[in-house]
Amino acid sequence: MPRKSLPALSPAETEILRLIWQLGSGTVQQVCGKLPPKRQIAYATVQTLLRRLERKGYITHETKGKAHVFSPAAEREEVIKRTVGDFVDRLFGGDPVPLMLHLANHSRLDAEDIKRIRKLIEKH
Amino acid sequence: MPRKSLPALSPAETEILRLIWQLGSGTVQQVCGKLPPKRQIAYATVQTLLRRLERKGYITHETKGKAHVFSPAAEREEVIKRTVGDFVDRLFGGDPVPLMLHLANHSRLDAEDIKRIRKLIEKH
DNA sequence: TGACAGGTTGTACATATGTACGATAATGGT
DNA sequence: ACCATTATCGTACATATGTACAACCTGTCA
Repeated sequence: MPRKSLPALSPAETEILRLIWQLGSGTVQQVCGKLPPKRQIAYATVQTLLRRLERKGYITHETKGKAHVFSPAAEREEVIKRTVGDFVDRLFGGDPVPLMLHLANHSRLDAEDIKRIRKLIEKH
Repeated sequence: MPRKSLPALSPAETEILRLIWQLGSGTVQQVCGKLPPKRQIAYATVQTLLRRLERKGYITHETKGKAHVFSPAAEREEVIKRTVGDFVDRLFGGDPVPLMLHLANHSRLDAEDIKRIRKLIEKH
């Protein structure tokens, strides 16, 4: 059950949560392994972030051997929605269109991407 | 001249900066007036945020009468690009496509929006 | 020219955030 | 049963952030 509105995510927490989503579930080690090369932070730091994410209710863990295996505890879609919504509010006053335009304008999209986006847009 | 990479924006600062962009330039009063109804914060708080934005180099002020009039001091497009880029990195590992899809999927877009977005997409 | 309305400045302060060390505990191999 | 390996836990700590009060200026109007 995704209880109503979890505490806000900090940027660093957001990144770690993304990695957990990507892994499906994983240990501190594994999360460290997924860190972008540009962003190398200490094992202990990742651990702290995971601890905080758990306290905030975004993930849980079970003990497997001597390590903790963390996994999502909140609906990803919901979290994304809230996070993106918040971002759009702050930077664009709640209007998603400028963001769409910005992305369409600055991103390299391949044919496949364009097809999918167009499909979604057509549905409107 | 947009000097290289200004200090990161906090969420609250981002919002205030957006209002300055929107106003073109304005006093603390005017910024307060533009605050979303949902987000009423004290005059003094807005003032502090403006002060911080100025120290960080995002805005400047000139004195007009007894009040300060703040205006942008950094290229908006640049700031947006960096901010969005950062956000996409954190939440989507740098891939803008999922964000596009999310937006296309969850936003109410009118015919005009769709036309513009499609146009930009076609250019790819 | 003096008081008032409205500004700015200095300062404060609780909490969040980013980052990580050191101590301690559990596992698995020998 | 012991030890090396590898985790976790407790804790720390500088800085950022969100929020705002109180004191002090400054045009302006009577």
